[in-house]
Amino acid sequence: MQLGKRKLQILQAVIDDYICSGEPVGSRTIAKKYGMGISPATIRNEMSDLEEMGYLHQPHTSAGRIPSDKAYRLYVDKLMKTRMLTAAEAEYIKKIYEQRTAEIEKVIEQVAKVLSDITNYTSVVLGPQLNKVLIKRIELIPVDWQYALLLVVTSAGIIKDTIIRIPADVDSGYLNRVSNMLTVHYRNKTFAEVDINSIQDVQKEMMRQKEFFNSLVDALTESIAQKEQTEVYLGGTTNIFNFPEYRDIMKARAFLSLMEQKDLLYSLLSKFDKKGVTVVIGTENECEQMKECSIVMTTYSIGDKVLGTMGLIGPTRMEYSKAVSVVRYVGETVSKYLTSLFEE
Amino acid sequence: MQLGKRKLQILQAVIDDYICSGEPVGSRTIAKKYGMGISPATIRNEMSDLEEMGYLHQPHTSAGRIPSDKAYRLYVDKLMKTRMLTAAEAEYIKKIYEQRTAEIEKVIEQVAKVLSDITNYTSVVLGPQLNKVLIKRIELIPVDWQYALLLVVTSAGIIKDTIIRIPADVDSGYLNRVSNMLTVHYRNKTFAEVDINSIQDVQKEMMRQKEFFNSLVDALTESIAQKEQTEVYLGGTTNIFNFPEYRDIMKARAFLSLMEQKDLLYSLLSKFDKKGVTVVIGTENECEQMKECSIVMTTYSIGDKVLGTMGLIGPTRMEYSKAVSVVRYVGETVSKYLTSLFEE
DNA sequence: GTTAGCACTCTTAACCGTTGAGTGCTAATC
DNA sequence: GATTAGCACTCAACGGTTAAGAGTGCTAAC
Repeated sequence: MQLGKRKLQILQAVIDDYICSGEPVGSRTIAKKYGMGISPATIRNEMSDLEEMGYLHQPHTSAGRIPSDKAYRLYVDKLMKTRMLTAAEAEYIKKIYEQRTAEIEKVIEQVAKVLSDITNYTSVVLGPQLNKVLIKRIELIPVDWQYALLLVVTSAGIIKDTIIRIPADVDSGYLNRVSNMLTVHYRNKTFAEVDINSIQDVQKEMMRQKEFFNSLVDALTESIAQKEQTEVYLGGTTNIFNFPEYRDIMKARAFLSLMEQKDLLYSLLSKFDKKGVTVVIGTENECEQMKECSIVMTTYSIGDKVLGTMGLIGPTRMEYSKAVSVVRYVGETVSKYLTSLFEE
Repeated sequence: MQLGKRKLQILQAVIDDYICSGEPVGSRTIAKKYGMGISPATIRNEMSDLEEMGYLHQPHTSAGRIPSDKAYRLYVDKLMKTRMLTAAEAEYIKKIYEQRTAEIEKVIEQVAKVLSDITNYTSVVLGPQLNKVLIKRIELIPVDWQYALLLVVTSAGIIKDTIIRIPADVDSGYLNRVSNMLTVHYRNKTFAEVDINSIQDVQKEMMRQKEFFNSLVDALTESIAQKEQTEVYLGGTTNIFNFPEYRDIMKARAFLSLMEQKDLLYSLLSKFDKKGVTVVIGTENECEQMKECSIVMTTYSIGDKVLGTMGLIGPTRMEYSKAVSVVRYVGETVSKYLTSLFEE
C-alpha cells in the first residue's frame, strides 16, 4: 500500500496532536481540529490502513491511535517542518557566552542548563573528549615540598590538571627539565598516543628518579582514563515529571536512575560523533532502558575537530521540531564560540 | 504527666517499628513483637497518654500510631542505642582512601557516593569552604600567548585554578613578578581578606598593566565567589524512591527539585559548622520543603580547621542510629585522612 | 492497675453498573 | 468507487456500594 498525500496529512495530524496532548487521538478530534473536509468515517478508514502499515497502533480497541516509532521516524525525516527559534530563545541561549569564561567545562555546564531550560527536556552534554585534541605542553609545577601540579595544555585549551606526589629530593630545576622533555616528546600528539612504552623511553633518559617517573606515568595514564570516562553534565533531570507518561513512579525512577549512571550515559552517547543533528527514536536505542525515550543529539567542535556530544532526552512523543532546532542552534553557536576562543 | 520507664519502652517500640515498616503501629503489634508481658489494652492506654503528651499521633481514628518529631528528638537524644559499624561497612568506607588522591574534590566526591551507598539515603557533601583556609601561594602560569592559569595554593592543599586572559604584550617574567608580589601580599591570609581595596594597593605598585590588573582582580574575586557558592556533591538522590512515603509523585518531585537547587542546599547546610554530629528532625528544619525530612550532618576538617559539611537526608523515620554512626565515622576518618595529607 | 470483650470508626479493596469515547461495519449517497 | 451517516459493539474510567480488616476506646470484670 502507498502512503498517499491524504494519509500523510492524517498521520501528521495524529502525531502533532499526540505530541502535544499525550492522549490517544481519535478520528473525530482530527476531523474537527485539523479539518480537511473529510468526515471522521473516512479518517477512520485511513487510520485503519495506517495501522496496518505499522504507523499507528491502538492501546486498546475503543481508544484512539498512537503513533509508532516508525511514524516518528517518518515524521522526523520527511514530515516535520523546520522551526525557527523565537527571539526569546535565541536571547536566552546567549547566556552561555556572556560569562566569557575561557574554561571549556564552565561553558559546557552552562550549555546543559540552557538546553534543558529552553526545551523542558533533560539535557546531556559530554565533556570534551581528550583523545581528539593535541597536546601542546606538559608542565610540572611545584606546589609544596610534597606535591606538584601536573598540567597538560591542549590545542582545545583544555587544561587537565592533577596533583601528584613528588619525592622529597626533587628540586624545581629537575621538574623543569622533566616538563621540557615531556613537552618535546608529546607536543602535537593525542592522548591516545601517550602510551606507557613511549614514556619508558623518556624514563631511560632520566634514570635518576625511577620511582618518581613511575608515579608520573601513573598520574598521566590515570588522569586520561578518568577524564575519558565520566565527564557528563546533566540539566533538568526532574523535567521528566512534566510528562504524564512518567506519572508512574517506577518509570520515573528507572529514568532518573539511568541518568545517575554517568558511565552508561557516556558510552551510549559518545558513539554519535558525526556532525549534524542525530535523532534516535524509542526502540532504535540499543539500550534497553531507553526504548521509551528519544534522543536528539549533535556534536560540538573546535575548528573541525569534534570535541564532544550534546543533546536532549525525552519521551518518544518529543517536540522534535523544537528539539532539533534548539540543539542544532546551540551546537553550532557553541562550536563557533569555542573555535573563536581556542583556534589560532 | 511523667514519662515512666514503661512509656519509654513502648515509645521506643513504636519508633523502632515505624522506622522499619513505615506503617502506623498498633497496640497488638507491639504486644506481639516487643512482648513485655503486658496486654494490648494496657499498651493502648499508655499510647493514649503518649499521644496526649505529643509523642504520638494517629493519621485517623482507626489507625495505629506514628511517632511525632518530638518523639524522634527524644529518641535521638536519649533512647537510641549507639550502633557499631559492621565490618562490611567499615570495609566499604575504606574505598574513599584507596585511590590515594591528593585532590580534595575527588575525596569529597567519593565520600558522597560511599555515604549514600552504605545508608541508602541521599547524601550531601559541601566542598571545602575557602574562607576558612589560608593562602600559601599565588601563581600565574602562561598557557599560551592569550591565556594564563591563575593558581591559588592554600593551606588545605586546595588549588583553585582559573584561566584568565592576558594582554599580548605581557611576558612570563612579568607574570612571575606579579605572582611573587601577590604571594608576598596574601600569604597566610584568608580569602575573605583578599579584598579589592588591598589589591588596588598592589595595582599602584604595578601601574604598567592597569587593564590586566583589573581582569586579574575580576578573576580572583569571581573565582572565590563561585567556589563559595556552589560546590555541592550529591549521592543517591534516587534512593528516595525506596521509601513508600515518596510513592506520591508530587512528593518525590518536590524532593528531587530541592536536591537540584544547589545554592539552597548550600545555604541550608553550611550553617552547621560545629564539630560532632548534628541531627535536624522534620519541622526543626527552617526550610519549608524540608519539614518532612531529617538531616544527619557532621563537619570535616584539616587539623582543627573546619572545612565543610557532610551528611544524609532522608524521611523523618530515618534509621538514626545507623545514620549517625556512619556519618560520625566517615566524618572522623575523612578528617584524619585529609589532615595526614595536608597538615605539616 | 490490668485485661477481656465488644461496639464503633475508618481505610482499603473488590465489585458492578453506568458513562462516554472511539471503533468497525453496513448500507445509503455522491 | 470513494465517501459518509448510522448503529451496534468494546473497553477504560468513574462513582457508588459493600464487605473485610485493622485498630481504637470504653466498660466491666479480674
